[in-house]
Amino acid sequence: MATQTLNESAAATDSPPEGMASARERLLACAADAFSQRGYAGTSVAAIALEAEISKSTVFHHFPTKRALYLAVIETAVADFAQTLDSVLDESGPLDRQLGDYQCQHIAHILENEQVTQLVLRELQKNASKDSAHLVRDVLSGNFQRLVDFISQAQQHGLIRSEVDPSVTALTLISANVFYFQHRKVLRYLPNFSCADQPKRYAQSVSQLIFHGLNGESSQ
Amino acid sequence: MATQTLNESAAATDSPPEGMASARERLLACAADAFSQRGYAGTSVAAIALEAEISKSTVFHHFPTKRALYLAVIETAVADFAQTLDSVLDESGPLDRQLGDYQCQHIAHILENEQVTQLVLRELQKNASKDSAHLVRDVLSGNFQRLVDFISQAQQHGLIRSEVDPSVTALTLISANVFYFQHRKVLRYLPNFSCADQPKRYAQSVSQLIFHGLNGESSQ
DNA sequence: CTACTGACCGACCGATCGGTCGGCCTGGCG
DNA sequence: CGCCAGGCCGACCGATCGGTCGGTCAGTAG
Repeated sequence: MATQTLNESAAATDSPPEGMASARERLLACAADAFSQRGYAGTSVAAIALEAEISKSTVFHHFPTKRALYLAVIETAVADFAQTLDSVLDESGPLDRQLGDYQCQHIAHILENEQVTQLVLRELQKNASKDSAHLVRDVLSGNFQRLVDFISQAQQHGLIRSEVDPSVTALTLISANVFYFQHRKVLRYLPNFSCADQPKRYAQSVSQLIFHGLNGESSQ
Repeated sequence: MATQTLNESAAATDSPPEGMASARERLLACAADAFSQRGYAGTSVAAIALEAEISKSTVFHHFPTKRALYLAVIETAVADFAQTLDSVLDESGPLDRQLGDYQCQHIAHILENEQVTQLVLRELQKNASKDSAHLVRDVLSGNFQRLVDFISQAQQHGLIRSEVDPSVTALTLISANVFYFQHRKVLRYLPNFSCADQPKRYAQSVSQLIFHGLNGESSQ
């Protein structure tokens, strides 16, 4: 019988039953939660340990430093991030429909993985160290390139004006979703903004705006 | 003669000559710099005092707590922010030209006041407290509303398709610039993105994209 | 001169930080 | 059984945190 708060009631089963993952897994999950909410400097190892229901020492048993724990969290997060968001651009259909679907899937994915997204964005905003350079070059640029390629091909097929820059278009689409994610909690304070709590409607509006433009001559 | 590092060489002039503002002004400036670069939790009062060339005690002579200093910095920053960025939408001219000018001015203003911008964005991203609600409602919503009104009027004059949502359009424009600002240091790592170091060219591209859209039927 | 004010300072405080250390406990292996 | 490896722990460390305290000093009014 340990003298700790741990393993009291529902023990005696196998190591990771459910609801009670291994200490390391709980540690990583709680660290992701804490770092994404309060940032690196604003999160203490003791607080993470408390939330994960392990001792602070156990944290340093699994990871040599706080920084290493943070990097492990980032790595896990990014790995999850890279897996998803595929196969949307593969389906066929009208171009505007495809763009709208992509934008909706993107915002949905971001909102469903808000911890991960918050973490990645936070890391990207810091003075670009080797870590964030690696993050962009090796992970995010892949997703970005897929979108750019999709737009470029549509352009080569004559479906899109030749003047538009595919990379600018891709970045504008992504920007809209990221901005929405980052400020969704204060967007409702903006007057005359109707999509504050309707991400998919917002994503649809943005994609239609970018597809058709403001100019009234074409599809009007 | 004090025993400190202060007032050594170029003293004996009037209180705030130049290059050597009052202690309070230096404090606010250095705090803005530190907070914007390393965040609230990542910045110590001692570090700010060191940079401002005053003692840590003097910081608490001017402000009761670290939090009060932070809020004072935010307030100053926001006051500066609210003053600028006017008069761009007042000039007449072709609509696309006006939008392009606005977008260029906006990104230029953001980049010229990067400390302020960083601080405001950081404050907005935190769990919306009363402070950020006030920030949005009383300050930022004004600038936002001006842009929305401008687009709405152009729409009523038939210059813009009736389907587009002015608030979504405004937000998309702003998103693009904010995203560019936030990630400008890692944008160069994206393949095939040519505007990484050319903010005005990026702003022009975005405004043209949003004005003309992707659809090739109109101005092609 | 004295008396007072306010900007400013060094020294110090308790709390908390990231990290270390030595030991407890359990399961597997001989 | 004895033994050991390793997950896990409480106690502790020096450093640093935000903040306090008593005091120095220049300026100024009387």
